[in-house]
Amino acid sequence: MGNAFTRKLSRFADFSDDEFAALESVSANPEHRARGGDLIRQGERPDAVQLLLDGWAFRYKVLKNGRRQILGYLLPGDICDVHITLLNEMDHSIGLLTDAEVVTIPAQQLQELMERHRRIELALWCSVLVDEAILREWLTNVGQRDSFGRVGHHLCELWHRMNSVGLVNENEQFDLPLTQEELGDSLGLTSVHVNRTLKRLREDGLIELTNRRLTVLDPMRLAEVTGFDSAYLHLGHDPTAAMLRTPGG
Amino acid sequence: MGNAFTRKLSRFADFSDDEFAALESVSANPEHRARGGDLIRQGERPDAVQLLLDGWAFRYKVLKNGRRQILGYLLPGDICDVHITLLNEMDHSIGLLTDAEVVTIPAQQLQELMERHRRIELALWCSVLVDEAILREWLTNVGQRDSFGRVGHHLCELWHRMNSVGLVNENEQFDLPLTQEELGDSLGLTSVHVNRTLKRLREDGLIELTNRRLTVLDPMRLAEVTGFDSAYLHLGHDPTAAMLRTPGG
DNA sequence: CGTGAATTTGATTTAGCTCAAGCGGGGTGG
DNA sequence: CCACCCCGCTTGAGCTAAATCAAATTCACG
Repeated sequence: MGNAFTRKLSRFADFSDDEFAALESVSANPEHRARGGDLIRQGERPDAVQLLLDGWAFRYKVLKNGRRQILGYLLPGDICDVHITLLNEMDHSIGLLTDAEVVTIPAQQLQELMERHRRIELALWCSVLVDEAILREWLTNVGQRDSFGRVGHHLCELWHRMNSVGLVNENEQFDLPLTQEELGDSLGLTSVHVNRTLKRLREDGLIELTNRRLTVLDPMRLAEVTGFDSAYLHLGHDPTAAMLRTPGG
Repeated sequence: MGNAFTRKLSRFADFSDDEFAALESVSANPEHRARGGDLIRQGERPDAVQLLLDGWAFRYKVLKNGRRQILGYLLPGDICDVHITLLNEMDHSIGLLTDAEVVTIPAQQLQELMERHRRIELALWCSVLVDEAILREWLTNVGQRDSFGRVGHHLCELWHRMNSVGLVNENEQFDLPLTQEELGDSLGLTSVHVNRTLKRLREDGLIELTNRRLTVLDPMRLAEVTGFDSAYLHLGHDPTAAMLRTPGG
């Protein structure tokens, strides 16, 4: 039932049938986009929002010296910058890591959706707050952990995020469409050092990683050894309920 | 006219007299708080929000290994986590860098304020989005710049933020109540290395820093040499206007 | 003045970077 | 169908920016 978008937002709110229908209708008819392209670029001021129904995307900045920092991943169901109209322009770009299914929603239409359904608006804001929490953890990761903890913690986060949307199988495996170069640009490490660090994680029996497929052999131990605590992902509760006086549908 | 809070929010919206009055009334009667204390701690779920009218505060996380990452600064007029009720609990703490004047606003009251005045709600959301943009830049800074660019960029950001609230004087000076230890914890560097890097910045004639007072001798050149571009601070425009159909007051 | 915290400087170590070369596998074109 | 080629992965050798450890100096404050 539903698509990745409605599933993702359902984490934050208990929607009525009416609201579900509205969400479904706004996310119908995705278009196919090829990997490598950008959904939006730094400096642009778009009048539409992009919704990722399938595939992976990533936020990034490129510095004058050519270096690139990856700022976060968008997984299926994620929406990019609902609130772009509140700021003057994009301060980063969003690129596609894989082929993807994308819906383009005019800002106006999204605006109306949020005005009509406050619960949807709050759920969208929740996802912004969670993104920000993840960003804080990334900063902590890059600022304070050595390469071993940093890579391990990162994989742990991805395992949890993928797990929360049902994309981890019973063998703790999931598709990880990231090159070691991209992992490095997410973590402030070179691809060479990411490679050596992954080797250590493999040798320690914590992960397997071949062919863009990751197995977290022992999620508990990996979390333990990297100091991972999933609290910051704010999974699993319905926060909008308390903020709405109207009895929910 | 107004306090630091109304001035800060005015950056994001052109408020009516009515809205101004509401903002003033909610931010009356600050309490004095001593430096070193926490406004809120990781794991807590408060039912009130803290508004900083004077002084500096900082968001931070402490890891199991004892290391600390500073995640951002709150300057006068900043509010901490208006939307804490949307998530289940604080994933970080907020401490005071200086003695401060703080107003405690019950979540309920803030909730009503936002429901009554959509323009205020949008302005508060704007400040969340700007915080997130700053966080992205911090991650980029820590992930991709060497210590010289990192410290310089950081000081450049602070100069701009302080300047935007009128706290930089005609000699490009402002109070910077951060120890080198705290700068280090913001930047993922040790205090020793921050010290050596500040020395280089001084020798290059870019800054003076004594007694917690910073002079940016040549803001343009400092920005040039550190690759600083203030776009991400999203200063100086009125984004809420376009989103409100109702003719503003 | 005296005391503790913050800054400064020096000596040494090291984690991660750079440069460079080899390898593997999957897709393409002859 | 096979050869080739490109891209990503892997490994090695050496280098360097920043960390660590330690001591001296300055500063703020009582």
